[in-house]
Amino acid sequence: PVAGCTSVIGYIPGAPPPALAVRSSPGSRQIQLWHFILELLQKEEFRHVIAWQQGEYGEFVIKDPDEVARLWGRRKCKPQMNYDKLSRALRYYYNKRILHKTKGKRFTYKFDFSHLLLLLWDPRSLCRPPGMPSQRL
DNA sequence: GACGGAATTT
DNA sequence: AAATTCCGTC
Repeated sequence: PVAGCTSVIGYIPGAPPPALAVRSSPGSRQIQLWHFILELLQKEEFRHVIAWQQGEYGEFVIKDPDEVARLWGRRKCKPQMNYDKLSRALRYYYNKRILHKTKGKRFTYKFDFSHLLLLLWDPRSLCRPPGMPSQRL
């Protein structure tokens, strides 16, 4: 809960682990891919398309890459979206330490929640002078 | 499939 | 800045 932050992450009590809820603040800019991924992961209706992997915390499997790409393309109004392009966007998250690949496991990635939470709850934002923008994801 | 450079788009 | 598009390489 950082003032001026675009994203809000919260723990869902009682939900099966790993449980994280993300929503975008109203009037915020365009949805980001990792928001969208977490959004799908949250909803039971997409369990057959994308789902958390039991065992490794934050690890998820894209069970239907074509469908995830189609849903992402629909959200962004990019009808030409496919898994090749979507996965390139996911690969850009490696350097940002938002995601990394689970090597050897097909269509399997893992959220770096420890780093993500540090980015979102940046302590610097708590002692930020007025007018100075917070770090945005 | 997975990776990452490069040019381009929004 | 965060993808999107395209593509050569392994």
